[in-house]
Amino acid sequence: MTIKKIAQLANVSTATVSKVINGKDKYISEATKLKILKIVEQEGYVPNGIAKSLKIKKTKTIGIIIPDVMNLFFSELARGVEDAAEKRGYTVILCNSDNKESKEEKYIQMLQEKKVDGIIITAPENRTHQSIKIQDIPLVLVDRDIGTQTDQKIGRITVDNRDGAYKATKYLIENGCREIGMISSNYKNKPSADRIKGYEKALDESNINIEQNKIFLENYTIESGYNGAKKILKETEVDGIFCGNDLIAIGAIKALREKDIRIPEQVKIIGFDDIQISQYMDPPLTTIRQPIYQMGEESVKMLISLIKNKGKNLEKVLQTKLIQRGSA
Amino acid sequence: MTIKKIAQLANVSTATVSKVINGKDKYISEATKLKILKIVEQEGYVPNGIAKSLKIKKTKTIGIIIPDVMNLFFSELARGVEDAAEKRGYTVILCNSDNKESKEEKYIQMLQEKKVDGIIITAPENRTHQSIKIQDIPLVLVDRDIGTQTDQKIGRITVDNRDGAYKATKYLIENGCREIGMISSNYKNKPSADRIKGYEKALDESNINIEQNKIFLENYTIESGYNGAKKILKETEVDGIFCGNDLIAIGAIKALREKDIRIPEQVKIIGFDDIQISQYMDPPLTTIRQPIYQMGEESVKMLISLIKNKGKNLEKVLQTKLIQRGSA
DNA sequence: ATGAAAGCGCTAACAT
DNA sequence: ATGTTAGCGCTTTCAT
Repeated sequence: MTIKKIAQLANVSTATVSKVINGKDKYISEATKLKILKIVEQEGYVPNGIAKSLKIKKTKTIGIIIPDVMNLFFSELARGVEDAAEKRGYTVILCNSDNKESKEEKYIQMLQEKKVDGIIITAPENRTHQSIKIQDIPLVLVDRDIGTQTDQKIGRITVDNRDGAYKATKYLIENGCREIGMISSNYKNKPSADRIKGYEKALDESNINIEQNKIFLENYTIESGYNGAKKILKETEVDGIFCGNDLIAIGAIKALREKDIRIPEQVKIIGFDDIQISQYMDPPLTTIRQPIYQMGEESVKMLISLIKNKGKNLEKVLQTKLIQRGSA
Repeated sequence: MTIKKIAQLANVSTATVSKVINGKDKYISEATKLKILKIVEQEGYVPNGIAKSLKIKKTKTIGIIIPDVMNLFFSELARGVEDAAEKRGYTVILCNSDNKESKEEKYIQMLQEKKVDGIIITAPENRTHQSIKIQDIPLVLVDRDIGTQTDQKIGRITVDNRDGAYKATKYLIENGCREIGMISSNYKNKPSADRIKGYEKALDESNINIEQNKIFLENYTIESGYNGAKKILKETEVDGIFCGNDLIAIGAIKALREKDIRIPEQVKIIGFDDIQISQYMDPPLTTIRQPIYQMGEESVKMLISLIKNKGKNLEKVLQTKLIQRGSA
C-alpha cells in the first residue's frame, strides 16, 4: 500500500491524501477527508517513513552511544533517553561502545548513514582526544568532555560531582565521624577530580586534616573498594569512608566485614551513584544519588533544541541527592 | 555531498560511483576506481542510507521491544541482540513497553513506519491474546508465546525451564536436603508452569512427597520471596528452597536471616536466572543461569534467517546451567 | 568499461 | 478545495 494506491481508491490526488494523513487538512472538505481516512483504515495503510524522511530530510531518529547497557548506570540513562524521545515522537538507536574508540567511530559512521537527527554520547572517562568528527549532526555529551569543533552544535549535561562529594563527606562529619577515609578512582577526568575536591572541602571546613594514608585511589570497581579498605585499615584508623561510587562501597563493606567491623556503628560507609543493587545490600547503602534517568531526559530535550536550531552551545548541570539508608 | 557531486568531480556517471562504492566494481577500470575512491575520501562523503533504503527496500535495521532495559534480564538480552546485530551490519532500535499492550502497539506502528526489516519481541508473561498484527515483517518471540498468524514469518526462542528447575531441585537433594520448599510465581504461563513441573519431577524421582504447605506461588519479586519464606517457615520445616528466580531468592534469604537461620548450613537456597547482582549477595547466590545474552544472539540469527527467507517457522530451545556459589 | 534514465514513496510549491 | 509535478539520493537495467 502506497499513498498513490490510496489516492486511486479515493479518486483524489496523492497531494490530497498526503495532506489528510499529515493533518494539513485545513482546506480539505470534510467529505473527502472522511473518504480518505476510511480507505486508509480499511487498507491498513502505514506511511513509508523512509520515503518521507528522504523528502523532508529529517528522520525523527536519534542515536545514543553508551559503553554498555548492561551497566546499571547506562541502562537507566538509556531508559531516560528512550522515554523522553518516544514522548516527542523520536525513535532511538542504541549503540554499545565498550569505551572503545574504534567502536565509537564505527557507530558514528553508521548513524550518519542512517541520517539520525542527532546523537547522544557518553563515557565514564572524559577523553581528551577529538575522535568525534561529525559533520553537522547535533551532539549532546553526557558526563563527558571533548574539545568543541569549529561550529558544531553541541550540548553538555553534567552532574555537580563536587557538591555531591561534599554533601557525602559533610554527612559523615555531622554524624560524628572525624577520621574519614576516601576510596575512589585515579582517573584523570573532571568527575573524578571533582569528587576528591568535594571531599577535601568538607574536611577543610571542619578543620579536619587531610591525611594521604586515609585516601586510596584506583578504579571504580568492587575490587578496588575491597583493596582500598584493607589498605586503609592496615595503615590507620577510620570511623567513616566516602566511596567514589557504589561498587567501591560494596567492596569496602566486604573488607570491613572480614575484620568483623560493624557498619555503621564502628565505621560508616557512604557511596555515590545509587545504582539499583545498593538498596538490596546488607546493610542497604547510604549514598549520593545521581539523577541518571533525568540526565537521559535532559539530554534529549537539549538535543531536540539543538536539532530545532535553538542555540548551538547548551549546557546543563544537574544536582545530586543524599539517600539515607543503613550504611551511614 | 551526494553521489551526484562525487560523479561530477570525478567526471563519471552516478552509476559508476555507485558501483565503486558498493564494491560491484568487477568491470570498472582500476584507474577510475582509484580516482573515485580518492574523491570520496577527500570530500568525506557518507552515503545516504535513507535514499538507499528507499530504493532497495531494506533498512538493515531491526526493532527490539522489551518491557524495560533497566531490568537486568532485559538489558543483557538487549546487549546480546545489539552485539549480534552489529556484527551482521544491522542497527537496532530499542523500545521499552513496560509490558503495556498500548505501548507495544504504538511501537510496532512506529517500527513499521521506519520499515525495519524485522522485530524481536519479548515479555515475561506469555500473553495469549493476539495483539500483534504485523503485516509482513518477520518476528522473533523470545520467551513468549502468541498464536501464529496466517502465514507470518515467525521464530521462537525459549529456554528449557523444566529442566532448569529439575536441575536445581535435584542439586538440593543431592546435597542432603529432604524437606524442599519452592517459592515462585503464580503466573499462568509456560515458563512458570514448567519450573513447577521440574521441581515436582525431581521430588518424585527421589520419592519425596510434594507438600502444598512447602510451596508458595506469588510474584517474581523480592517481596514475594520474603513473604513466601516467612509463610513456609511458620507452617512447616525446610532444609532447602528452590526459588523461581533470583529476586525471590534474595527476599527469601532476607527472611531467613531475620530468624537467624544460617545459609547454607541450615537451609540451602537456590535461585533461577543468574542476574548480575546475584554474585554480590551475601552469601553469593547459587542459581540456575539462563543463557540470556545468548538468547539475544540467537534471536537475531533467527530473525536474519527469516528476513533472508530461510524458513518461516523457526524454533530454538536453549539450555540452562547450574552456577554453584555460596547459598547452596 | 561506462552511462542514461527510470523509479523507490513521499512532500510541497504552485497552479487551478 | 484539489491537482500537477519536480525532486529528495540512490540503485539497477539496459544500452553503448
